[in-house]
Amino acid sequence: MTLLRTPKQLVAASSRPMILSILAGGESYGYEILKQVRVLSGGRIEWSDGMLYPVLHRLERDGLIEGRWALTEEGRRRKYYRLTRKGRRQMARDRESWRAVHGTLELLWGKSHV
Amino acid sequence: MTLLRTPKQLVAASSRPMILSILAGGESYGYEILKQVRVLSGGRIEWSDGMLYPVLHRLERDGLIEGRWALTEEGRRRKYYRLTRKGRRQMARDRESWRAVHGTLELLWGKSHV
DNA sequence: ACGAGATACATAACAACAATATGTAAGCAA
DNA sequence: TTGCTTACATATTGTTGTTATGTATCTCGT
Repeated sequence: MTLLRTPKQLVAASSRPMILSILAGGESYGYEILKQVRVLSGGRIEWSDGMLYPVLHRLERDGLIEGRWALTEEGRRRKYYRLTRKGRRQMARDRESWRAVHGTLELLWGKSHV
Repeated sequence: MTLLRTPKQLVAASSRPMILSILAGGESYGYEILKQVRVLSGGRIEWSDGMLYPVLHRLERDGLIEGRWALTEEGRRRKYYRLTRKGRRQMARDRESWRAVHGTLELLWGKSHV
């Protein structure tokens, strides 16, 4: 089975709302977020780590998430992120924007395609 | 009432599927597409012309749409675009990708937000 | 006659951001 | 010791929207 490659632009548009929404469900860290996205999408979305980490840094820089370093028992370092209040507000705005666009697209698809 | 500014990335991700879907309903031209997007979105999406025209040129360059020049009775020139077969296939792929991402987001929003 | 606004298209300069490749480092199993 | 997974990081490159600017015509109000 061939994996549907999510268009680059769509990854860019959905990465922030998706990461914020995942963190709204509790703390997580980069590598785990990659796996969560894969599982939640039923394997249809496959993010690269080279894309994710810069996004996380940007979100932290902008104050939407906060990171803290931790060490696992096996000796691995992890950077756990949690959603800030500002991030929660941004998530709500992103959801509104997303739904405005989605509603418009579904309107078109319902008409032209059945 | 303040207009919700659609995030840049979301505009980038939705412009191609939205333009292709509009043209799937019949020929149109730049200026009219701008108005169609505004109306279809209930005024929530407002595209700039400086964004749209380069996108149309790109879509034509890539063979997804075809343009033809026409002159109205009032003497205005218009470039009408129509969907090509290749464009119709791309629209279907874009729809699949979009729905994969949307389904994942709604899953998250349904859980964390109610 | 004149100005404003809508119609209609185009492009240049700038900034944001993902894809790809590459690097570090540790744990674990064959 | 070879290979895979875990875990994070960044430089280079190309794509693409934003903003500003330019051209040109038509219509309406005064």
